[in-house]
Order: sequence, then structure tokens, then C-alpha cells
Amino acid sequence: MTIDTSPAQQIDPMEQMICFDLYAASQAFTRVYKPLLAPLGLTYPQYLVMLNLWADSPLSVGEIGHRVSLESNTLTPLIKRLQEAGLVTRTRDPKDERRVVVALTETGRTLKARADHVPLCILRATGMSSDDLIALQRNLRDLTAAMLTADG
Amino acid sequence: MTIDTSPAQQIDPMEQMICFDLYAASQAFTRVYKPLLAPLGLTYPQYLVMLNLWADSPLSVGEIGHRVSLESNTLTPLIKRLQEAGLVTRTRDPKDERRVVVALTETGRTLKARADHVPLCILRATGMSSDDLIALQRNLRDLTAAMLTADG
DNA sequence: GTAATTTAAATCGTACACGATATTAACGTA
DNA sequence: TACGTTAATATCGTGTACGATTTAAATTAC
Repeated sequence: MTIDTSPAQQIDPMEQMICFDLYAASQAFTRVYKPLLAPLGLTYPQYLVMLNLWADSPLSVGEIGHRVSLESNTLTPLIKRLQEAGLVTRTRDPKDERRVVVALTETGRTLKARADHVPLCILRATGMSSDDLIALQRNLRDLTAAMLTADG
Repeated sequence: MTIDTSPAQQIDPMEQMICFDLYAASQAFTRVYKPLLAPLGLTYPQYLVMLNLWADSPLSVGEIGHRVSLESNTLTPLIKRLQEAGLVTRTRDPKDERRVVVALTETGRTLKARADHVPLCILRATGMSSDDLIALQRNLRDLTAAMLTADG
């Protein structure tokens, strides 16, 4: 293959890097979410877990992990913090003692009302139209899919 | 603008979230970078720092931080690891003893040759044309700028 | 020229991420 | 039914992120 092998470093190293822009956008979201979630006592990953439980409770650790793309090594301590905050319970599934079932407590369920305004705040913070956001979302998903199937 | 204020939880909670797609895309990049950077003994954030030093050495901790959008609380331990790996030196600036100047060692400079293929591998893994990538990059930067100026 | 302020790094504590390994339960097979 | 395998969590170690505080040097104000 013939490839442009001109040194990358002749350009501003950060200028050319799509991954850096992704990282920056991701961080920008984190910064917007933080003041919205702090009054609820949630971090952003915790909010993602609660979102899924609000939609569907109970869920096993593995089911949550599948939805938020995290594994037990990250989720177990995170969910334990939610438990310490009184938002969820963790119990072994009697049908399959390997599974840990996470369920909302009444406190956890109640918190939902206080979180309902968050998505709209985020949407407005983007300053983008729904159509543009959906287009961007599609681009990001295509990109992600391509990256994950890349043969390296 | 007219906004759909229907409760978020009636849709798949993850489906609607642009921030989740950003996060996923970012993680996908991390996964593609890891096998490329592991042979060099670098993590992705460390690679970002090295990229800047390869372009411009020496740099102060603050200058590096400005370029990679990280602060000393993250950079100091990261740079100490690069120092332990023999890639950089850390010295106080005699002109301003508050500043710590990070400079490449000969080993650090030499590593550049082994990293030169990385950007091209990444570009190919995206499966996107340069034009599409640039367009996406522009979208992401607009989005980031809007988020950071949002009045919350 | 000293005190108050600002600035640059570092330190500390909390919370992700994630590879590797361990643990325990369920399952499949002889 | 004992045994090897698979599956679901948990644990451990390393490395970011980042808010809050600390330290020390430089700058400003007076």
C-alpha cells in the first residue's frame, strides 16, 4: 500500500486527532452533567445505572453491565455505593445464586422525579437541533462500530 | 425550538443519549490504541503527552496541561511514570522555580520512530474518509464549544 | 521592602475503567 | 454422581480524572 507517511508531528499534534475531540466532547458533557447530578448525589456513571433501573427494576449486575458497557469490576463497587446511599438493594437470585439482583428502593424510585429534568437540560446545553444531534449520533455509532470491528 | 418532553424512561434509556455514544466512541478508540501503544509501554494519555513533547521539547507541566486539557493533579503522577520509564526528565525552571520543565531523554526521543505508524493505523481503523472525519471533528468541536459556554 | 495576592505544581481523597485472577454456582458429560 | 467446563460476580492492582487543599515561588500593592 502507498500511504502518506509524512510525519504527524509537523502539525499541531492535537489538531489532527479525532480521538482527542471525542475525549474533549465527552469531558464537556461530564462538566455539564456534574452540576445537574451533584444535587442528586450521583456521578454520571451512577446516573446511567439509575436510568436503567428506573426503566426496568430489578436488573442483574450483568444486565446492567450489558446496557452501560461496563463489567463487574467497575459495576460492583459502583452499585455498592448506590446501596450505601440507600438507592438500591443487592440480593442473590435464589434461582441462580451466581447472579446478583439489583433493585430500586423506595428512595431510589423517588429520586427519579428529581432527575427527570436532566435530559432536557442536556439537550439544551448542546445548542443543537434534534436532527443535528441524531445525525451526529449516527456518525458516532458508525465510527464506533467500525473501530470495534477493525482488525487492528 | 419545540422539544419532545415525553419522559425519557419510556425509551431505552441508553438509546437517546448522545453522551453515551460519545463515551462509547471514546472507549472504542481506547481499545484500538491499546494494542498499538502497549508495545511502546505507553497508555493513551501518556501517548498524548509524548506526542506534544516529540513536537516541542521541553515543555512545562502547565504547557502540557493546556495542550491535553489536563491539570497538574493528573499530569504530575503521569509524568513521573514517564520519568521512571526513562522517557523524560523533570527539572525546575531556574528562571521561575515554580515551573517544572519536562524534557525528552534520548530514549524518549528514540521512541518516536516506533510510534510513527500509530496515527495511520488509527485512521484506517475508523474506516472513514478524511473528509468525513474532518466533518465529524468539526461537529464535535462545535458541540464541545456549545457545551462549555452553556449557562447551565 | 514587606505584606497580600496570584500562580505553578504537588498532594490528597474519591470514583471510575479495565486487565488479570479468584470464587462460587450452574451445567454438561461420562 | 463425580468432574471438567462454563458463567456471574467479586477482588486486586495500575492508571487516569478531578475537586479541594497545600506549598512555595513570583508578582503586585502599598
